[in-house]
Amino acid sequence: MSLSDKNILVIEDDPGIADLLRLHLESEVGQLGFESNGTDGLAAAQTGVWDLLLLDLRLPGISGLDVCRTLRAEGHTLPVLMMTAKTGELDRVLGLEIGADDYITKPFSVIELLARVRAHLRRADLVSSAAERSVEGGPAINLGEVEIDPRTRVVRVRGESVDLTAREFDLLLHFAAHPQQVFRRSQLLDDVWGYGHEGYEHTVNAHINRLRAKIEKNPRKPELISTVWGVGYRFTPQSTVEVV
Amino acid sequence: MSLSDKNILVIEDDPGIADLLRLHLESEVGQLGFESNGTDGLAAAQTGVWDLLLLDLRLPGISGLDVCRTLRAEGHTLPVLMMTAKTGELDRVLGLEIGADDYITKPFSVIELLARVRAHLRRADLVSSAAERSVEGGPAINLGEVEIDPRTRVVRVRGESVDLTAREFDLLLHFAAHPQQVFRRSQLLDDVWGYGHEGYEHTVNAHINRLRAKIEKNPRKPELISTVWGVGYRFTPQSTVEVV
DNA sequence: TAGTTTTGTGAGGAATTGGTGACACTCCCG
DNA sequence: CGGGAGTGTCACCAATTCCTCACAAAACTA
Repeated sequence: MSLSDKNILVIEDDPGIADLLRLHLESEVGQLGFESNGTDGLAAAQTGVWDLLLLDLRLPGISGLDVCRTLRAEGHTLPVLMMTAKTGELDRVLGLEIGADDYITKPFSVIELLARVRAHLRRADLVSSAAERSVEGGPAINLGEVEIDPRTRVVRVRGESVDLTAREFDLLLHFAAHPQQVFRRSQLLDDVWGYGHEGYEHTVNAHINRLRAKIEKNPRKPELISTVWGVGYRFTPQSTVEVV
Repeated sequence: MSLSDKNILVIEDDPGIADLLRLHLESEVGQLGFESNGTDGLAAAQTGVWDLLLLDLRLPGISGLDVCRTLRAEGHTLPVLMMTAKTGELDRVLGLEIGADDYITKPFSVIELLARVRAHLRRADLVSSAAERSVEGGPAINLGEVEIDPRTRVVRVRGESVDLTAREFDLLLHFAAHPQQVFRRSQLLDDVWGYGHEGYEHTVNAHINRLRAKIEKNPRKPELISTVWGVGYRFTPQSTVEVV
């Protein structure tokens, strides 16, 4: 697994440790965010799209525990790795009970921290790719006008069955598995074409174009797969209700 | 969360530790399986339906590392918690790199072990329940009148969804991430347009203007994004309370 | 292996965006 | 209350981004 496209947020008030983490993570990771207090940290966690949160327990403003608790209460599922100077067993347990996924005490070994970070990111990938695979073998997906049967790889749009090529099908299935979500071209290259696939983002355009030609009512005015200018594409299932 | 319907497999050759685990887990957990060597343990892990694996590193027969490696190679995604008497950092790192999700060294605190077990099971639940409701989109940031979903890039103001361009969205998101904070125009150019972006500060004005036109109730009297004279702009989330 | 389908790449044209300038307006301060 | 700096508004046009189509490369099939 590569960390190069992973976004990690660090909430830590000790500049020394923050620098240490920056030093070791910066080169390996995609985006690396730093916040030094609980209030800004929570906001950053809520607004950004992060793959992992490294969270100090002792923080000015909101405490690490509360940051974690709040995120979980709001339904965020991102992995949280707590760091703390406290060594008491009770603190460790409390952190885990509150919704953190892991706990490491300062002074920690950077190598071990990195290993744990990788372990969590790996698990997230494992789970999401397993979920994708379960969709592949699962029952038919019915999204308004579009009906997809992953087993037979048959797609029907507004009752008509359409022939899709392998790539087109994978692309559509990926969109259908994450409706409304906006994907950047680079993300689609990773998710549909596979990791580290060398190729132009423009390739995605071409396939979107072909897919639209096959499933859109009017390919000039796409409704199912819409363009998000400056970002990427989004799949919006259309209700099958007739507008007469 | 309750552990009562969770199945845990323990692969451990030391009868003392096995008993200790049995003592503490038996009453809390649904099914509890024990194996005392790597070969049988691997077979049990492959055939049974387990929610978590507690795995000793040193085992007769196949080693814990190999058990874990094999399971991962076969596509199993169940969480693996490694236990070992070794204290060397290298062993811990190796265990994690091989595909384990966590690592705890003997002698361990039973309370902490239980907390970590619960943390892993909780995460599994979190992920699966999040997958179910993923159709509605992920967690949105809710700031009074304004609601922002970074994953779908959908913004709703007072219930109405508004179309924002990429820049407008990024600008709003940045404000939402730091409510009440005053930003100078130069800072916004750095943060939203990207560091080292060449351009006039006046550009920020124009965008604020466009953003206001879309999200303010009365763009002539901005309430969400207010001007701080001589300095810059500030975002103030409004309570959604109706003033009738 | 030859033919056929699928996939990737390239170039030109179309569309949207958003930076910029001009000017009106507002706010602060003397 | 008047001057000036700072800010709001608007429209234009260039730059960016995207679409379309055609062709080449690759993969599959018979």
